[in-house]
Amino acid sequence: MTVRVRMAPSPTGSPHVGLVRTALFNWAFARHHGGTFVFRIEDTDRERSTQESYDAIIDLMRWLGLDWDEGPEVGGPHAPYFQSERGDLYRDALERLAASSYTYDCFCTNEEVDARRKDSGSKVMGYDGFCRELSAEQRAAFEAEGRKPVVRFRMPDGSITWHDLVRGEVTFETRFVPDYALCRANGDPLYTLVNPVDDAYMEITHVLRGEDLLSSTPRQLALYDALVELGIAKQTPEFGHLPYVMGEGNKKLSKRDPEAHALAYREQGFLPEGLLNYLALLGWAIAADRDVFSMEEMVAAFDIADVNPNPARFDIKKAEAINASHMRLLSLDEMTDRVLPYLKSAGVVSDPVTDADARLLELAMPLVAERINKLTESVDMLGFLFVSEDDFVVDPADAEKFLDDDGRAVVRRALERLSGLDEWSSAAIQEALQAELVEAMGLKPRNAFGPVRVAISGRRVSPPLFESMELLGRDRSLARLQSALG
RNA sequence: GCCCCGUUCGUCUAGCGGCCCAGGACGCUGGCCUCUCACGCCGGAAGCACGGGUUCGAAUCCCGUACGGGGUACCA
Repeated sequence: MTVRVRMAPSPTGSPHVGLVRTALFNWAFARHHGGTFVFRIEDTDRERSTQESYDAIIDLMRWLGLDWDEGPEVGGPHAPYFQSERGDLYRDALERLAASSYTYDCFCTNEEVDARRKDSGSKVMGYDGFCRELSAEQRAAFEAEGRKPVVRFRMPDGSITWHDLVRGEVTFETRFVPDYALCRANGDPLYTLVNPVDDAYMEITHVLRGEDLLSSTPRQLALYDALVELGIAKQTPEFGHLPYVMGEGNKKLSKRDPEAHALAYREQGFLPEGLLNYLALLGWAIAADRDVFSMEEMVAAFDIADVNPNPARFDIKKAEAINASHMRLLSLDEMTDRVLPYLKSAGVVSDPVTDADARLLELAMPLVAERINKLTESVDMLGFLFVSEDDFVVDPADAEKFLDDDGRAVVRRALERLSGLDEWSSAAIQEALQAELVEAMGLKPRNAFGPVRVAISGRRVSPPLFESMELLGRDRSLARLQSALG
């Protein structure tokens, strides 16, 4: 059997990291088994679905490199992949279900159902099956009142058990699973119908989804039996329910939480492989003693049975640390390529980048590669090398601390000594400053080089000072020392 | 209320009856390296929710309890 899995987001709002984790596990599962990863858009809710959200999801998936075999923009044998374009399929399924009495029309109002539950003292919420066996007269009476029915699925008696791919055996007694609506009174099909019908037509073999759908699985299993019977589904898929991604305080990471927005991680300078690696760790481990790995390694090792069923708290610190590990894995050329878009959008270099800036960047990259943990950190780290002397500014707080009277005295001595330097190389600069400031003035290294660093880079934190000065060049370095003096 | 799922260091996890007086990672912390910041390296504190079983032996299996989460719609 060929594995076919899918992810089916609703294009509402900004895509959530939980969506990414679900997509990742589905994708890894498909790739591991040499199967097919289907991407479908559940845009049945026309009110809430937006083009912006759809665009963001596509953009996100592309950035992450989670490629799909069938779906929007790539097509496939089960097109269309937008639920809004599949209405005929749902209407047809509804008719066939009704014709075989798998469903019935229900005319009850919520108030009537609640009132009956109160009278009976039942502890089970939801629908009580009142309209299951309506006589022709009763039906006619409801219609005469102008009532329009919803379509309900007739749950079978007994219990429903399945082997959950993540949790093992799960059983529900159907007396706790009321007959449920497949279609609104106005004729709009509901998620309860549309999702299984699409999975059936798309021949989905494994459904890996969030834990929140666990309790709707018995309903889907019962529906699937009917769909198989009617020849709409070839077989019932297997189900696996993935644990939640939680936010602060044991709550499901909500859309309101800034940490929930997947694309924000790109803006923050995360590597896609770093984010993905971290998200994979939420519920899965590649080995007992390792947690940094590539997606290729994940695909090779991924087994849905190994997924941990308990919810995981999203920890931004660890996400950053995992990302940092991936940063270290990049070659200098790769890191330069990755960093460039961030430098451009911050205005550090022009777009397109000039040859001179490209050369400077190539020389500067080795100085910062080991000391940035996110791509955006390159902006603060490298800015001083690229900025014109007119636009160069010293951080006010750092200036106050390092360029006081004592600091300026240090800078003055450095300037005097360096002005007479024959060879402008990091080694020569270091030798000169060491002799002048540390040995002659008797300063501790940090007190000696701190003021010079702030004068040169504008910040207390910078790439290595002497190399930086070499790259900046003699004229600009001396000019910055001069301007620091007042 | 009822149904379902879950419970190993602060956090993410390894563990699927003896290899565990529980291993790794992040974070925290002591130190080394050092021109700042990082990186890197060495060390430390920190956990099997509780109670009963089963077994020669339980973090691992079973049953309760507690706690957390989800569901209970003409939402998805």
